[in-house]
Amino acid sequence: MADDDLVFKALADPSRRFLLDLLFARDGRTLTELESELAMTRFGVAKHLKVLEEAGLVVTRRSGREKLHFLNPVPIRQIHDRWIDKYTERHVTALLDLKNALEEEP
Amino acid sequence: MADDDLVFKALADPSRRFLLDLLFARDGRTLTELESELAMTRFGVAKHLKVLEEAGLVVTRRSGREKLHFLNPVPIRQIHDRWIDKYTERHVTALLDLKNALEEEP
DNA sequence: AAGTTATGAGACCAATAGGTCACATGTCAA
DNA sequence: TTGACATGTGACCTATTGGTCTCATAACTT
Repeated sequence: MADDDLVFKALADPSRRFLLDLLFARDGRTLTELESELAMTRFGVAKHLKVLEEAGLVVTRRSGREKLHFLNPVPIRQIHDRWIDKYTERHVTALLDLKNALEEEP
Repeated sequence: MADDDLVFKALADPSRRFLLDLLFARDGRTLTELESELAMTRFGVAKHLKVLEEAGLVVTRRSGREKLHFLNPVPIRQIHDRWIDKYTERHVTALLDLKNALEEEP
């Protein structure tokens, strides 16, 4: 399977995106720790983490019998750069900054 | 279906990503024009464009019997901002700029 | 060494998605 | 107004995917 296909397929599932959210909030967690946050069996979570790892969205490091999971932002940035050039980026960020400002302070 | 789910599901298919690539290169094309670039029937392409439009990745404008398609970068930027904070963004862009420079000039 | 803890591999089933086709509507041009 | 052009709808089949379970390996603790 193509490299980018693995990334987009991995992002297509809400449980996997939630796992990325958890790792974005705090890195270096184990499977058991992440499992406790999902309404799913350990096997399901392990399967999702494997998909994320094979896509390069999550990188891991073993520490004894534990496996620590870290978020890798590179593939996300590459998605961005594929369809947003430097010129458009200025407009879009300005637009979204304005939107966020309006939503926070009505 | 949740808003972000529509976006990620839409991006999960390679044909739809190719359609976004085509629109990124040149906006405002019709279904018939896009169809000629894909090895697929018109119905397949129309279905994909509908998915992209419902996700907000493509916006359309009617002109007589034709329907013109445009790329909308906002959802893409929102994916970026979900998992890359301002601090990390500096590191990742620097890294990818370096990578691109090395690949272009060996 | 023995028990407990952390993770891994593969079979299996139900639900979903990609692609094609038959059929249909609306628009332009002569 | 008649024919060609551009797009839309819903049924249908097949392949893929999410989730659970059984079985199994490896590492820490006492």
